[in-house]
Amino acid sequence: MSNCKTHKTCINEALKTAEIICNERGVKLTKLRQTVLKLIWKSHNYVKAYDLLDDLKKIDSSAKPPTIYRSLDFLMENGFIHKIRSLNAFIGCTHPNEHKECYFLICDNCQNIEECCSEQINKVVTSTTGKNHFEPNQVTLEISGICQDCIS
Amino acid sequence: MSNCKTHKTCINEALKTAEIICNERGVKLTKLRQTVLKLIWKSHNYVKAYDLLDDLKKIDSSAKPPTIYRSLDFLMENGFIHKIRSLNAFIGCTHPNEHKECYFLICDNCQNIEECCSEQINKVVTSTTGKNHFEPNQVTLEISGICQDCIS
DNA sequence: TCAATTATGTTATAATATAACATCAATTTC
DNA sequence: GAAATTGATGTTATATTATAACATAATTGA
Ligand SMILES: [Zn+2]
Ligand SMILES: [Zn+2]
Ligand SMILES: [Zn+2]
Ligand SMILES: [Zn+2]
Repeated sequence: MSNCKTHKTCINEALKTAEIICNERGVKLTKLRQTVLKLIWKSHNYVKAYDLLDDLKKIDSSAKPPTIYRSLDFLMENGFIHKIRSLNAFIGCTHPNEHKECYFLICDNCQNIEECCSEQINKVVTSTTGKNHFEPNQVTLEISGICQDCIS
Repeated sequence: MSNCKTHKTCINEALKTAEIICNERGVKLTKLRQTVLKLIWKSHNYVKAYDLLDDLKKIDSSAKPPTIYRSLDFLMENGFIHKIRSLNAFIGCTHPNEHKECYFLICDNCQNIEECCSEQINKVVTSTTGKNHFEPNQVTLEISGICQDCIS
């Protein structure tokens, strides 16, 4: 669970970081993409594409599914957000700069998602895929269960 | 990649195992569920729900989406098949009796999926979730990349 | 036997995602 | 700076994946 005091800071950080990374990479964080990223970061929770679309429509009533999916694709490609496959949902990346193989702890009770990194998990994945002579590209690790706050 | 000689044996094994487990648990592997499991096992590859539905329609033309999804739900609940979340697809479990937290190696090139188990991965997942005071329930670990046969 | 439970049938629709083509804007090339 | 190229967005339509809701049938079990 996130205990941010002024969540506006989280949003601004996310946008600023994305801006910097985009500049480095020579890709464009257009107005639309900024808006979508901002909407995703409206909370620390995951969001569903069509809820996002509804939000976007409040700003630009002409928005349509491709509008949102294209922005989501861009933001994913650049590591600013992640897709949670077990929920068909999207969430802002908490550390786009140093993100490697991360995993997600998804609470079945409060729906909170924690993005974690573990050098250990990285190593084990690498070593076990190595044993299988498999060259990993993308690792999806999602663990659902009950989070700290919901265990009582 | 699977190198079965007589794939009919794989299918029969899967059905027999499911039968035994169902008897143990007092749940019913009905004719329909058997048929769906058989269709899933028509190959060692993953199958998409609607492709499965098309196959089923050849046998029972009145089959509809709920027909297939209910059977899929049953087969998943009982661990006879797995859902591959990154592909929205389904695949037969190669070891429903001893299946624990397994992971899937998905080849981006030949589409083959290998179901693997690793005591090591289990341990790491347990230990890292433990550090987060998170009680895991379901672990989804899917690794896409290039398999042994496709690395050249 | 009849009530409860479980499985299947059936219709409709919800939810998620992409294809295809048009237009517009920014960048590069000449 | 006009023309060409590329990248982004607009727009329409449709594909794909999945479930809700209610009806009927089959099974169980008291
Ligand atoms: Zn915050
Ligand atoms: Zn991340
Ligand atoms: Zn086989
Ligand atoms: Zn399995």
